Order: sequence, then C-alpha cells, then structure tokens
Amino acid sequence: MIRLFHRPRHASEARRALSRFASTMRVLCVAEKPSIAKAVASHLSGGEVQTHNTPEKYIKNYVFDYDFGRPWGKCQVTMTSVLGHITSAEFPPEYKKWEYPPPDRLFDAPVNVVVAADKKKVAENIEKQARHANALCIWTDCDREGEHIGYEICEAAKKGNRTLEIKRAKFSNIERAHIINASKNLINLDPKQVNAVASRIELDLRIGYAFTRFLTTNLRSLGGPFQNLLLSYGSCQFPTLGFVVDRYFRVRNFKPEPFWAIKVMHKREGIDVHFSWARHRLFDRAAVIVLYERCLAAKKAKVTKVQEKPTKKWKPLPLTTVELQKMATIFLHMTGQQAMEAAEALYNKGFISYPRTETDRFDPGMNLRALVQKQTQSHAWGTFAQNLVDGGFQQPRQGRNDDKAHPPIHPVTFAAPSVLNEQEKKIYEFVVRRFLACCSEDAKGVATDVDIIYGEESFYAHGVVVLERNYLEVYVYDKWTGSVQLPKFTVGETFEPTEALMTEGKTAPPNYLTEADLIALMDANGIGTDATMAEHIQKIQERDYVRTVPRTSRPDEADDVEGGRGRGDRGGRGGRRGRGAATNARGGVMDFIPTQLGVALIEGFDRMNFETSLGKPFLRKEMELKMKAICEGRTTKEVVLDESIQQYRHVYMQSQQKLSVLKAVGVLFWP
DNA sequence: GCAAGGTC
Repeated sequence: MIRLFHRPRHASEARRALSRFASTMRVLCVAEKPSIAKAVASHLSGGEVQTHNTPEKYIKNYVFDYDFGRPWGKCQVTMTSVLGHITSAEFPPEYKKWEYPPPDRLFDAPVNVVVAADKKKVAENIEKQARHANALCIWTDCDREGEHIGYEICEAAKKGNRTLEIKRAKFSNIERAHIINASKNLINLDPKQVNAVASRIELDLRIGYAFTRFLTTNLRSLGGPFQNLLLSYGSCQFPTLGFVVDRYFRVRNFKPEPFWAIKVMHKREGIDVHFSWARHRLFDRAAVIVLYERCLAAKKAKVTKVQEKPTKKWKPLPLTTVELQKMATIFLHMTGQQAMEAAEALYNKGFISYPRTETDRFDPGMNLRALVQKQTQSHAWGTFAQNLVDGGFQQPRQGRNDDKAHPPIHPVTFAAPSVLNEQEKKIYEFVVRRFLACCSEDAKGVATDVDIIYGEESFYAHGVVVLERNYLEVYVYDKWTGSVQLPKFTVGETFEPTEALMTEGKTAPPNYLTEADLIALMDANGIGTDATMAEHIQKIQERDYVRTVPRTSRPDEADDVEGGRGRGDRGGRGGRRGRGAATNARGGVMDFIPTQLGVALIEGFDRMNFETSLGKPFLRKEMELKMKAICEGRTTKEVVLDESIQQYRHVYMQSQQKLSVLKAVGVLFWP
C-alpha cells in the first residue's frame, strides 16, 4: 500500500514535506474557544494533525493540510483559537480618578480599545501565526458577539500581516459534514453586527461608569451607612433589581378580597369525586347564598356530559441555558450561578455539550441515538436508555429558538458518578435525564370530564388515568398530577350529592420572586444573556441591593393566588405555570427581597426621572432594538451612539438637578 | 473602586 500522507517523524522530514507544497496557500484559522478549534481541526485534518503548545496554556495550534476547494484549493492550515473577546474598551488614564473630572464627562471622553491584560499571549499567538499566512479564516460562533470577536481577531492578525485575505466560516454545530460544508462555503465578516456590538460595549462602559460614580459619590455625602458603600449602576443589574423591588411592592400593597364558592362532593365506588363550580367563585356573598340554596332545594344533580378522550403530557423541549438554571434552582438546591459553574466544569471535561445556548431544537442531522447508546452503562438510567436504543427512540420535539451557534445542552459521553463532585453529579444527572426524556415518548393517558347541573348551577369533575408513563420514568422532575380516576357516570342519570358546601376564602398576594422567576423575567425582557444572567443576580446580592430569605409559609391564606406576575412579565419561553417553586418537594424555597438600599435606589430613580427611569427594563430593551436596527442596516453605530449618549446625558442632568429627591429617598430608606 | 460581554 502506498501512503500518500503520513505524519512526519523528524523535523527534516517535515521540512521536505513542506517544500513539496511551497506554492500552496497558508491559511490561519481562528475559533472563539479551544474546544471549537480542536473539533474543527479534527474534522478538517481527518486525524493527520500536529499539535503545538502556545504560551497560553489553554490554547493549542493545530497544523495540517486541507483542501478548501475553490479558490484556495489545497492549503497548509494552522487552526487555533482565542478565549472570547481579546480587547477591552477603557477610558484614558486622566479619567481614572473619581473626584475629577466629573462623571458626566465620561459621556464624551475618548474610549480606547486595547488588548486586555490577560489576553496578551492570545493576541501575540494570532499575530505571530499571521506572519506566515496568506489568508485568515474566522471560525468564531455565529452570533453577534462572535462577529465582533472575529473582528478583534482580524485586527490582531493584521498587526502581523497587512496583506491577509480574510474569510469567515458559517456553522451552527460541530458535526463533521456541517463543518466540512462550512469550510467549502466561506463568507465575509458582517461589519453591521460588529458595529452593533461595538455600540453596546461603548454605551455600557460610559453609562455604567458615569452613573456608578454619580451614585456612589453623591450618596456618600449623606454619611452614615452610605459612607463606604459602592453603589454601582449597570444596564442589566438595575433592571434585575427593579424586578425584585416591583414584586416586593406588589406583595406589600396587596389588598386581599373575600370570595365565596360552592363545592359539591360525591362518593361513588369508594372514590370521593370533587365537582368544581363553573363560576369558580364570586365576590358577592349574598349572591352565592341564593345560588347555594337553589342547589340544596333541587336535592338532585343531573349528569349532562360524560367524555372520555385520550390525552398526553408532552415530553420536555431540548435544554437551553435559561431552562437549566431555572430547573436547577427549583429542583437541585442550587443557585443559577452554581448550576452554571458545574455545567462549565462538565463541559470542560468533555462530558456535556456547550452549556451556553438559546437553542431548543436539535439539528435533524445529529446522531442522537449514538448519544443515547452511551448512557446505557449507567446504573441509574441505563435500562431506560437501552429501551430507547432497542426501538423506543423518538426524535425530540422542536422548540422555536435557534441561536445558530450552539445545539441544545446534551450529554456527550458517559461520566461515572465517581469522577464528579456533588454539584456536577446533580447537573450531569439532570442533563442526561432531560436528554433521554427528549428522546422518548410523551406520557399517555385518558382524561375523563363529567359535567353536572345542580339547581341551576353547573359543576364539573376532571380525571386522568395515566396509561403509559414513558418519559416520566426517566424525567423524575415532572409529575403528572391530578391523575385521579373518576368512577362511572352516565349522561342523563341523577344522583343526590354526598355533600354540598358553601366555601369562603380570600385572594392571596403573589409570592416574592424566586430565582427561577427572576431568570424567567430577565429572559422575557432581554436582560443579560444566557451566560450572564446568573452573574447579574449575584451582583445585586454582592452590592446588598437584594437578599434571599427562606420562604415562610402562609397557612392562613386561601388557596387562591391572585396576580403573581411582575411588571413586564410575559412568561419566559418554556415556562410552565403550576410547577412553581412553592409546590415542589425540595423544602426550602428562597425568596428574593430587596434591601432598604435596593428599594431606595429604584424609588429614587423612579421619582427623579419618571419618563425614563433607569430602574425600568425598557431602556435595555431599547438598546437591544437599536442593535438589531444596526444589524439590519436601518441605522448606524454613529447614529445610535449619538442618540443614546444624548438620552442618557439628559437622564443624568435630570438626576443631578433632582439630587435632593434621591437623597431624601435615601434618608427615608436609611439602610 | 465603576459595566457587560466573551471564555478558562
């Protein structure tokens, strides 16, 4: 057999091999993170690859030959990566002091973009490798931030070589065929997306620094507890605080209202059947008494409808970051931050896929069966996985979100429990059970509805019998409650109810926010990204704007919750009502409550600037819309920066004028 | 001492 390509064993051999391709293109490929560089290098090289260490311990350079097709043809390739952003935006040294110049000067101070201190080695590796290359191919994630990181890579590479031809690969997962296809269909970087991110970076810097200094220095003069506080403002941390404060006041200002209802019970075949009132409840006691007495006078109830029909409980959607964090805070005794740390550790050990994703649909081309197969060796869920392999496998449901950068979170290889710490074990187990649930069948049952007329009032009973648990067997976090079997009823029959009661209750306030609620609100309002939401929540605790306290039960209140939704709450995607923190068996639900300080800051801004209060989430949403407009070519970076800086400068000036209002509120809520 | 966004 003649081997056309083989790994050179000696340096001299390597040099001879190289000289044969003296006229070939040399292409430098750069990914956003080491794992992508490794995966892409492996696919493109077919395994014939030399691996070199770099001064940065996380980054390796992979050298191999590859044919990109037209126009580059066969190339010598070096594939490497960065570690996220390389550069950072900062103010010149003369703006470092807090006393002078005044904070509002930060709205028009120069902003320098420099290589971040901890990214020097990363940038140098790119620059050095670029010197030997004819072309640069960007392999960063295909999202907005990825586009900007791609631009940063270009700038670093140009320092080493001004004449590079620059291209970008467009890919949304790291399956071999998809990556090969991307390599043969290179496109250009999109300057619009780069500009959108550049605007975000500059505005967050200016606004964050200006208002942080404004708050800290001005309230310090109140003395007392404000003396040594750092009062930060950020476009994400403040709206997050705003949600907590808003819910706090909804709970505090809640006025309970009494209501009355009628409940009908009937015992048959040893089963107590509870018929609910079609009117649910009324807030008029006299009216309910009249209706109730008519029921009693009628003595007998008549069955008007009996319906049995097949029903399903749907298996969950493929796992996103937001959903992972919500589930971890509800079922795994973890904070969002802890969940992310464990998930990142699992990812870095190669056990699960990339944990920061908005995507809740698997690419149809992915070989999910092979991933299920890897779980058959588990003592806990191996049998379930084996059943899927043996024919039970079903393609997962497709959600509506696709970030075009990462697949849903899923297990990559089997991890024995002994190699994981406690937190990692819990997250790994959850990721696997969720994945197996996605690959199995919906739970199936039969639903029975019985309607009756009693007096002139309608009542109904609903029952479900679970026939096939299917995914519920492995996905222990879901329960199909209300699975009570109803006894036999026949349309037209009459019976005398065992019991008919008039009940009394009062509406209860909504609960304080749990971390899962808070994450859902941030998600729905576009506050932060999947990678940063947990950080913002941690930040407002560090700053002592909010605290968590164990939920105290409220046994005296009725079972009927009124409201329960915060400002701007439209329910996060994938969120389900009726599965809240309050109802699970975990024991200690933690509520988020603002401190006096947190309340004072939000109240202060609300009273100073009522048309554009910084505590409201819509300013962040506005920034999101403006970024989108830049991406779609409807506006430009320059216009957005100009408009936004003017707008925030106005809020700043107004805050300065009404400083006495802020201070008064500060004293009112003296921490 | 300050932001939010990547990633390790």
